Amino acid sequence: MKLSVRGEYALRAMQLLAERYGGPVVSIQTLSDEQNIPKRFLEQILNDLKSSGLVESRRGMAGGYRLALAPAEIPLARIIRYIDGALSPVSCVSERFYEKCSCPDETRCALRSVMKEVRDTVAQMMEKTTLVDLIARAQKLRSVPMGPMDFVI
Amino acid sequence: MKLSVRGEYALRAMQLLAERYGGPVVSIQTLSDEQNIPKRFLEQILNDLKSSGLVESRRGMAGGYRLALAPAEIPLARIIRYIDGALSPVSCVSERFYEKCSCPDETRCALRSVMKEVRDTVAQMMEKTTLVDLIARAQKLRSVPMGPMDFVI
DNA sequence: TAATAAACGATCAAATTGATCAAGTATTTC
DNA sequence: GAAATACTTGATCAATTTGATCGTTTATTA
Repeated sequence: MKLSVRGEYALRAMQLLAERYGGPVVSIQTLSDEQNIPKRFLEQILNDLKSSGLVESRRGMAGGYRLALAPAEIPLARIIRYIDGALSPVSCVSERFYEKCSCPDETRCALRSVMKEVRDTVAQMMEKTTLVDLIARAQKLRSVPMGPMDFVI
Repeated sequence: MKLSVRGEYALRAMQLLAERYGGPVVSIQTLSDEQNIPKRFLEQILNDLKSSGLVESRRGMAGGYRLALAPAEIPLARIIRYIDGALSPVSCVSERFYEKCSCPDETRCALRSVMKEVRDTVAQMMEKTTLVDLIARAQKLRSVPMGPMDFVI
């Protein structure tokens, strides 16, 4: 039921790019440093994200990456689907990555019907959460943890 | 976000064992045939399930496996957790399989907070669905597809 | 009692995928 | 043209999935 490490890194990189949206491009080095992601691996992932049209890059000195779309237009589902594939726990309930299951009768598989509900729920959550929502959450998290005690000492 | 093949097979085998609950033990051969699961692989999986206390076995001729607990007492979550591990999309939000994430500040990670909600939702669904529910669903699925036309020639 | 069907246990192997590293090439800015 | 950076390709290492072999143990049945 887990995201691949690749997918997790992609989400974290995109989250950072979303925070810097509007500013200058962010280098792999910076992304790698700030998010603790192995640089070489991140390189590949960003390349994939570029092919998907979610980010664009600039070469040479002061080069780097930035979002190709506004954060509000990028739901988490889109990133995950591109990097990791299906959101479904089993591929026989996937809408976009459907594969026939080896079970005897898919149409009457009880397990399948449960998994379909899980898929739909997860897909809906990932679809409605965009990078903008992440930014908003991050802001809240920055203020809340210490609470009103922020100003003590 | 997918279950491993191992986990999927485990669920399907358990589903069949639940349907036969109360009857005689079911052999690996039967399970393998009826559910289209590679026999050798299934052998390993059933072994794991046995160590977990979810199934028990009987040796010798007419030997096989059966549930060690009533179907109502076995939620899908328990099977998945034992075979596949965490239900969470990322391990830094897992309750039972927690692992520290490589991100700079877990407590203020927006992605984490989203993933936590996904985890909680999925966990709740898998926790409340037991093998009895699968049986009930299977019954519905057996009757519904054809509908009231069942008796037409 | 002997034959048989099954679980159990231990490996090995091959194919695939996932995660990572290494090294060189191309492009832009200074 | 030097330096910093993205880009490309290929190598490596580990885990997963599946298949194969071989033997041991247990219980039924003829």
